[in-house]
Amino acid sequence: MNDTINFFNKKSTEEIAQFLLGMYLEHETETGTLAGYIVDTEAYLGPKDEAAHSFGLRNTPRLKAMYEKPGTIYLYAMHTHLILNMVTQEKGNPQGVMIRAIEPVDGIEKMEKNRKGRKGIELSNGPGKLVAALGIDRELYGQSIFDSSLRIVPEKRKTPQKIISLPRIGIPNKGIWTDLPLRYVVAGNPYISKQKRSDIDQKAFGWKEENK
DNA sequence: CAATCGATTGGCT
DNA sequence: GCCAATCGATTGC
Repeated sequence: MNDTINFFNKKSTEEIAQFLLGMYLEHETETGTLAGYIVDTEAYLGPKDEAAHSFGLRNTPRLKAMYEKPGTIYLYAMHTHLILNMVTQEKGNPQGVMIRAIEPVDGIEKMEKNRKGRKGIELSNGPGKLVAALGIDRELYGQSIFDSSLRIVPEKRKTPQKIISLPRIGIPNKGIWTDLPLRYVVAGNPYISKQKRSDIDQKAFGWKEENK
C-alpha cells in the first residue's frame, strides 16, 4: 500500500489512470463487503483541461475535495447518479481520475440488489452503475481511497494484458480536450461500455494469467 | 444493433 | 433558470 501511495505522489495523472486498471476496489458496508476490479478510467488534468470541473482552478463548495491531497475521494452528481473520482496530484493541484467501470468479484448478489435486479454486465459497466452497485454514498466525499470504508487493495490487483487509450466520453466542443485519448480500458474486458461484442475476450476477460 | 431522447437532481451564475 | 464527466427505454434501420 505504501508503494501505491508513493506512486500517486510521483506520477502523472495519465500514468495513475493506467495504473488503476486491474486495481481491486472494495467497499465495506454494514451488510457485507462489495468489491471488483477497475477496468475503465479517465484522466482529468485540472486547470488546463477544459473538460475538467476544476478547469481554470475553478473552486466552488462542490469542488472542495479536488484541492485536497492525493487519494481523496471526489463524488459529484450527474443527473440522478453519483460519479466516483479520486485526486491524483498534490494538494492544491486539482487533477483526478474518474472510475468508469468495474468487473464485480465479491458480493455480487448484493450488487444485483443495489442495481434493482439487473445482472451481468449491466451491474457495473458505467460510472453511475458501479457507484450504485457498490452502494457508495455522499458520506465518502472527501475521505481517502487508501483507508476509508471504500478503498483500493493493491495486494489483490490483477494485471491487464493490454491497455487501450481512447477519447473520453461525453465531452463535446472542448477543443483538443474532446479528442485527446485520456480514457484507458482493459482491452477485451466485457464491462467496458460501448464496446463491440466481437472485441470481448470471453476467456480471460483481458487479464494476464495469474502468476502461477 | 445504433441512434435518439426524456427523465430529473444538484450545483452554479 | 440553465446545464451536465449519465442511464435506460424506445425507435428505426
